[in-house]
Amino acid sequence: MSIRVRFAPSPTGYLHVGASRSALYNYLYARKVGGKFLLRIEDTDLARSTEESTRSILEGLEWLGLDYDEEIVFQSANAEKHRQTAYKLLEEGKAYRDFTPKEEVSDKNIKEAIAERARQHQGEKIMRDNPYRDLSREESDARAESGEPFAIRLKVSETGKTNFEDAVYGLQERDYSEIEDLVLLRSDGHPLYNLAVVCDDIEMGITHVIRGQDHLTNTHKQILIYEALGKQPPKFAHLPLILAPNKGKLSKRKHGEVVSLTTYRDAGFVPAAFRNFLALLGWSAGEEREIYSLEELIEKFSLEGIHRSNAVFNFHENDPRHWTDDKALWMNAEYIRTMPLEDLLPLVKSELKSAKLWREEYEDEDKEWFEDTINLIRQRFFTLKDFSSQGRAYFSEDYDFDPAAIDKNLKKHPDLRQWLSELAERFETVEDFTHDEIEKVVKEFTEEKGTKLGVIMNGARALLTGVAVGPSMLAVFETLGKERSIRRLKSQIAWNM
RNA sequence: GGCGCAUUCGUCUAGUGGUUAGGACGCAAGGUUCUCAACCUUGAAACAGGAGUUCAAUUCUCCUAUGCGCUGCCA
Repeated sequence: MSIRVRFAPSPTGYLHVGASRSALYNYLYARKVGGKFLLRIEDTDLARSTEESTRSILEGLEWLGLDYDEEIVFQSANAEKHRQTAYKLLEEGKAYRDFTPKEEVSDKNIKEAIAERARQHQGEKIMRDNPYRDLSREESDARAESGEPFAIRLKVSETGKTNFEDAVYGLQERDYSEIEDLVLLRSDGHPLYNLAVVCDDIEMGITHVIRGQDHLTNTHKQILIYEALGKQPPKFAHLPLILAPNKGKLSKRKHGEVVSLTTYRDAGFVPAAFRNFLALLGWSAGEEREIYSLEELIEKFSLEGIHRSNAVFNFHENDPRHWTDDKALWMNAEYIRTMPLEDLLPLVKSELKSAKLWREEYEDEDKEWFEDTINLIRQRFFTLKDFSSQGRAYFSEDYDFDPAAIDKNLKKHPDLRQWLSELAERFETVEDFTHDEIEKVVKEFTEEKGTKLGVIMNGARALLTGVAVGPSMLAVFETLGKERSIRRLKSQIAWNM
């Protein structure tokens, strides 16, 4: 039997990092075992589901490179089947109509209300005391026919227990007395989550359910539904949660953009880097290594390597330099400076394009220059954004000067105003404007002026690139070229700031 | 409240009945006679607590604590 797994997000917001990781693990598992990775959008909660959210999920998956097999399944399209299934269970006496009027509880206070209700019933097991549970068939039918609204609940046995072997958490058992008669169909005819999931997973032929640990206890309910339907439940593997730095739940509302996948795309992350980071948040191959290509992740991935304890996504609010997890930031930099240049180039191209710095010549007559330059400056960049911000001076004459760099490296040495302009003239005479030749000229010039090389170099760096950090100045001169180097050395713009 | 799950450096993690408890990020110090958030070297930094089993426990068992999850006509 071929293995089929699915990623089943509900489109009630953008794709967040926790869900992204679930998708990734499903994908890796499917590719590892040669199975299928399917996508199902769980949009049964019409009130909260949005098309925009669905789009964001699709974009996110595409960005991470998680291509799914077969057609997307929209759960809402199967609502009729879910209803029929509920009625089938009703027919078979495995479910019953509950005529209890619906209780309106606002979404906001729901968690507290549940806890409060539970406290009031403290010490009690779930009582099978719903008056409609054992209503005669005739009376139930009659009341339904008369138009009285009802929900359909699963009739959970009085005694016994469910169990399943979770691939991550091991044997799980739950006494029936801990499981109430769950609602399958709302009184407005709307199928509920547990029913919909089970029906769709059966329909899609899902063999392994890999999902967040928040569903661990729900699984028992779902197994009850499988049993009522006479179907074999799939294998389950529950994933540890990804927590906020305070070890609380990662929430879109509370933590905002830092938990959204698209944030990372927009912040200049290399997809492979973020994917790599995500893979290691809750799973490890058991070796002392951090960098894994997608192929390696697929090869090494196993359900056994998934951890049982939750992981903290260690972002820092209000700290621009550490705005997200340091390791993610580091990994992105690592990818930028070590990934094959040919893989990086398209990413840089799209960044430069969106910053309006892209020129077609970079893929034509200036191809070699462009590639060398990217290769030079990528060494100390952290995100793709750096190519258009810190690296702007390489692609445009219109670049900003960092005031701190100007003060420290230029204005602190007033002589530089004269010197750099003189250096420009000296450059005019250099025939072969290459690293070694430039070095000769600059060294000679430095000695003549009786100053330190650093003064000249740092001053030139501030003037030519606008920033205080960057590659070796000789390489910068060379890559900017003779003409641009001279022009910028003579420029007075920075001095007049 | 009940039920469930978890607990190794600040964070991500490796690991074992006997180890100097390893790696990575971050942090600190030093180096790199042009900078640097890059690079190199070094350093500080952990087995939640208590019992028990054992010659020996971070590792096995139990208890406690803490955190998280579920407990809904949400998903």
